[in-house]
Amino acid sequence: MKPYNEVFSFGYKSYNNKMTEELSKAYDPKVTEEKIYKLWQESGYFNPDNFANLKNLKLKTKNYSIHLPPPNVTGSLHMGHALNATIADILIRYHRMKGYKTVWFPGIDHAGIATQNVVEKQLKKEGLSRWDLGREKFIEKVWEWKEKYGGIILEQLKRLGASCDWSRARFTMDPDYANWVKKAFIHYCEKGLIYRGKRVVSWCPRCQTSLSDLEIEYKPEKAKLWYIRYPLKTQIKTDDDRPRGKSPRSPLRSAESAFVVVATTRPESMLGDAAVAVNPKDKRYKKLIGESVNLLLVGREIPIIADDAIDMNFGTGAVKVTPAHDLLDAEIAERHGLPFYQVIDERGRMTVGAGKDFEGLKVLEAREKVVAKLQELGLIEKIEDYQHNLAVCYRCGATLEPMLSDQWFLKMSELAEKTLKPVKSGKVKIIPQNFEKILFSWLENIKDWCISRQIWWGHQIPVYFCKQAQTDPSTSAEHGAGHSADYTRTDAEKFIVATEKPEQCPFCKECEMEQSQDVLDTWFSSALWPLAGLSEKDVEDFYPSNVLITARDIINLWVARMIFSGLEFVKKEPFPEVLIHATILTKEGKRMSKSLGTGIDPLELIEKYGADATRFGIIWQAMGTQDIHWDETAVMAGKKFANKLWNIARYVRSVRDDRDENVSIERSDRSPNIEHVDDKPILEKLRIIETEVRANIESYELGPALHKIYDFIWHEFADKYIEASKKRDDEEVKKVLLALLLGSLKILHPFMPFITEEIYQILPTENKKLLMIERWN
RNA sequence: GGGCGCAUAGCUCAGCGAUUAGAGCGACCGCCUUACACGCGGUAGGUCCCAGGUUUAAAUCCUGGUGCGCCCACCA
Repeated sequence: MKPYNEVFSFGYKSYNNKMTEELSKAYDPKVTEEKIYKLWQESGYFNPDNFANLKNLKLKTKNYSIHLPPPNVTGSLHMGHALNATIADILIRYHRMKGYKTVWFPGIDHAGIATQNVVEKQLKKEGLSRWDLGREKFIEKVWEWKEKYGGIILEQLKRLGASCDWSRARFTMDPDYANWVKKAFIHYCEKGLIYRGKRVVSWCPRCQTSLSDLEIEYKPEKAKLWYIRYPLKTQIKTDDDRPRGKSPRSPLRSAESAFVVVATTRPESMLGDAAVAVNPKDKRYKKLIGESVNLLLVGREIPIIADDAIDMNFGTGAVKVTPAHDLLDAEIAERHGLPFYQVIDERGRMTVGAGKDFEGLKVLEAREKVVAKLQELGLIEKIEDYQHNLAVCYRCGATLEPMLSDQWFLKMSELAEKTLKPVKSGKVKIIPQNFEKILFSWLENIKDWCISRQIWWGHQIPVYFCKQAQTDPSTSAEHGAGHSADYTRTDAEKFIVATEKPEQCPFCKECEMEQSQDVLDTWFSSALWPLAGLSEKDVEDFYPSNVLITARDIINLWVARMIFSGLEFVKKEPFPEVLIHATILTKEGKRMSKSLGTGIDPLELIEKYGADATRFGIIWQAMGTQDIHWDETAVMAGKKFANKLWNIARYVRSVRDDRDENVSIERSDRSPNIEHVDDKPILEKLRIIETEVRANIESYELGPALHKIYDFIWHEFADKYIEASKKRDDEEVKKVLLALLLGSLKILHPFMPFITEEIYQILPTENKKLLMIERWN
């Protein structure tokens, strides 16, 4: 930290000389922005601790803080970030100017799957896979990548003018942060909320890992619905007996003629069928419940069972049950004690369990072959076109396979209730309120959270296995013939949970214990963001933060989980308010997408129009929480406005080339000894605008606030007052012009920080600091 | 199948119970007026989606309809 005088001499003296310089007619953001950001950074005032020794600047006892939603380490700035950061920066700058001890905490998320994918892609160019390198080497590579390319986005945020306290930047893989993650895991274990189990989870065959329910995306797909005949065991017909020509019209008649017909979109999965299920109320099938059908392709006999989950009105009303490869079927199987036949492996290929004919085939190849075989056997009754939603990986877009595997789960019912309570009572306010429903509907139908991932980049689960007893089962997916799913296994006797690897194995007393190969879901660590890795002092001073600003697509993924994490570990909600901002869409109302080329790059806007203009354009359009159909002309308007302000300043300076000790920004809204009829109303108007803008900012109405400031500066101050002032030649008008300009700079600064700071530095006023820390009383 | 939101000038949006419905951008006409042509002055442009209703009064509140967008859901 620099002493008071030194800091200001930097800003003041250099600009002092400028008093005599000609200012260019047009405002040029390129000359200003880099210089001003440097000025701010060198002052050290993004960090409020540097105010401590500062004369003439007392801080309020109140603190104000915001946590930047940590962008992915792989990320680069897009419009969503720009909107989020601009909103946050306005709030931060406003509160800093109000004299609060203000901190905006920045940082980056290690983004497990996303980052691993990026590095794997890079390796692939060299013809390597992560398996070629091995875990340790691969993780080294990821760190290398991180040092080289990671976190570019934070540099990009600086170009926007973000006044984050960079000295407090964190990374979710920092050692301190990692300790928090371990502590959290162990905490939940001790509370009995974490368990390991063999369950059917959504599996990405490309990323080679499990995913949680929130990491699944759905995309519409034109598919086929195959109607497949399952021959009844008791009356298997020979080829000659099978119906020809006219097919039976109704499922009932099919059944009577020795088949049960089942509709499916995934014929290949029938190799893992354990039953055919019908609704117990379905009259068509009542007689058949308890009978068996033959799975000819695998030579297995499976029962016909009754279950309420079956919709009588869909398809034929009879459903094939594939416990190991379908979430609903797994539940049915559990209820009926059916075996789980794993026929697809982690890479999306058929296992030995699928039979010799199919082993090793990719899912889609197996599908073709199964259909062909069924056709040969005359077991396909019909094929219909069918539109449905395909589950895909939210990171890589690959088709997901529900898969039976060993995973770690966090029990959610208690935590969900814990989260709901403060939101329902208003202790945590979601703004706008209707987004509460997103939270409620998820939490009220909550499932346990699968927190283990089979990738390498992330927080390795702090669990140690006895090598003698067994190897980590999570790495050895079981193939082959059916086995019962074990929903009750605890494995408590074979592993321990600990922050460090124990010296001696408590079980066999001789083996080197082995840490679990799994890592934690990235969102498990993100959930700790408002407190993990903070110093004790910062937790004391800045927890809870004042508002969380975020987009609506991570309300459940992130916000909900932060709420219960905060309650678990600090017994306090992490923030009283959650501001859900708009989503920026294309002008046509479509989602901005890099791959489709429909995205707008904020850096290009900054390059073209300047950072202030970009911020202006974004906030100008952010009138409510309504989604924004992006309109670049708003940024152009911002550029024009910056230029207008610049020229107002040039004009005022040309009138006021002297320096006046009696005019300072803190007095700009007062009007002592005003005599001229033109002066009182405009000063009064400025005061009103300031009051309104303050109210707007405090209720997050930033768009309306900016419109008001714009209107005042351009149409009241410039168009009316300055024009009228040209006819005057008294001393008062000079004072008022300067006062109006200072007042304008002050209220505009949070929105357009660069140009306002630049102008402030070249104005003839005494006792000048940085506008950034001037008081907004 | 549930839930949420939106429909106002050519475009993107304000206005959300009351004087001639506004802004930015665009269009048109005039101006290089000694701060700004990234400017100044002026003009045109609107059955405020449709149909009912409440009210002294509706773009604004209510009901229904139409059209768009988004989110959630295990219908094979």
